[in-house]
Amino acid sequence: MAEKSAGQRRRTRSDWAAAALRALAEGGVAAVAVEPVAASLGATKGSVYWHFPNREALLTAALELWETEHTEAVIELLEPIAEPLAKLRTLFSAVLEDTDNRVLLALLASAEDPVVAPVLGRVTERRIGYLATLFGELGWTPTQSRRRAVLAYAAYVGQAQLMRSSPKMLPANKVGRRAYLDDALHALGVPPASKG
Amino acid sequence: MAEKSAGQRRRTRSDWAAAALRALAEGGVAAVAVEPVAASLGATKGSVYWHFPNREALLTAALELWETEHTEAVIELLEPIAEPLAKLRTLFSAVLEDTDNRVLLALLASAEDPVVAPVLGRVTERRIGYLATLFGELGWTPTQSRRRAVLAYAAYVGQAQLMRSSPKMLPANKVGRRAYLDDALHALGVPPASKG
DNA sequence: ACACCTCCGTACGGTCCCGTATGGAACTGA
DNA sequence: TCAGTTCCATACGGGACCGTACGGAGGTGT
Repeated sequence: MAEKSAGQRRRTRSDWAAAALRALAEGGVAAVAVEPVAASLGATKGSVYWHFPNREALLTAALELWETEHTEAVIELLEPIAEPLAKLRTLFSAVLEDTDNRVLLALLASAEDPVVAPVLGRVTERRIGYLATLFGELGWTPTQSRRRAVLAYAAYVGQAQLMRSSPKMLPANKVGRRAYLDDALHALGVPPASKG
Repeated sequence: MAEKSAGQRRRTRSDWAAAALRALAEGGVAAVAVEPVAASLGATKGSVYWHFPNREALLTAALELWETEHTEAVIELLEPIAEPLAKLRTLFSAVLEDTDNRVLLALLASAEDPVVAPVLGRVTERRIGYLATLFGELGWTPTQSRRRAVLAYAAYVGQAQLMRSSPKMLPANKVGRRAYLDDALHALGVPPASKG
């Protein structure tokens, strides 16, 4: 067995960005600290400070990585789906199932951070804009679509928070989640999917 | 002019709890640190450590203060209103106007913190429960009321997040907020208020 | 084999915070 | 007024992290 994370000889900038993103997901922005991240790769600060001028640059690299690979992931997930209605359904069900929100929650927790703020702003804007186009394809006026999109994304974000802080408030089993999802989509003006 | 925050001679435990809560609102859980809070009252650590055994106790005191005075505030705000519909409207409009969410956002940002978690859990549970009763009074079944309450609170929380991270996404003027609020309430199954 | 550049470990000083120890000021009551 | 209690400032040691300095090991080309 070749050594993987430990004992590795040389690391690239991408390795550090990935490690920083991992730390971000697990411990929040504060966990993206030079020494702990270095230790997570079995290295020391000397290595980090060769690839990055300072801690902020390391954090920025992690955020860039997340922003790009995450938008790609969403596109790849929804692109093959034709119906905007099915897209919305898939999108919303992801919140109830997925655990990917870790990074998003970490960023929301540090929304004031000057390094985080612009990234969070761009992602939020992009997502709401995308939701608005979906609602537009469903026949809503631009103004209505916009409002629905903001409301839907607010519910999305709040949902992610509740999953972490008060999971007991949410439906536990699959049937309950399905019913909750149907109800939420219906409330937002999206009729339930025809069974089949 | 009598000295107020500076030059004060003796502080009580309540003074420290209030100062800690202030720090929590302004800088998050991390800002509830012994030395900075002491400095905010023109004192030193020595005083803090006389009233509290450690930092955690100071944070707990701040959270207790918030939990009690905040639930009182909500009760005082909604108690005089008779109609459950008007209560909901008042409740939701508070998010779009108020800036009180600072503490809530700080707590959500540190939801994993073992000191924060139980407080956040209790408050969340209480609020959703209260929302559910309101929806119940509007004629929804218990199951539907529960789902609507969770959805409404998720939207509430997400809304608070958006106000901080992406205020540009939300309606800026009063008219826009009113329209957005109407739309949101309507989506949740609450008909718009009759004008007058 | 040699110099060279890339990458990294170690050591150091600095900041901010926690928590403890201790002496002394400020108030209290008799 | 004076002893006792309450409250607080100062000083100290420890830990986590940042950033810098520097030397040395690892690869690379010739």
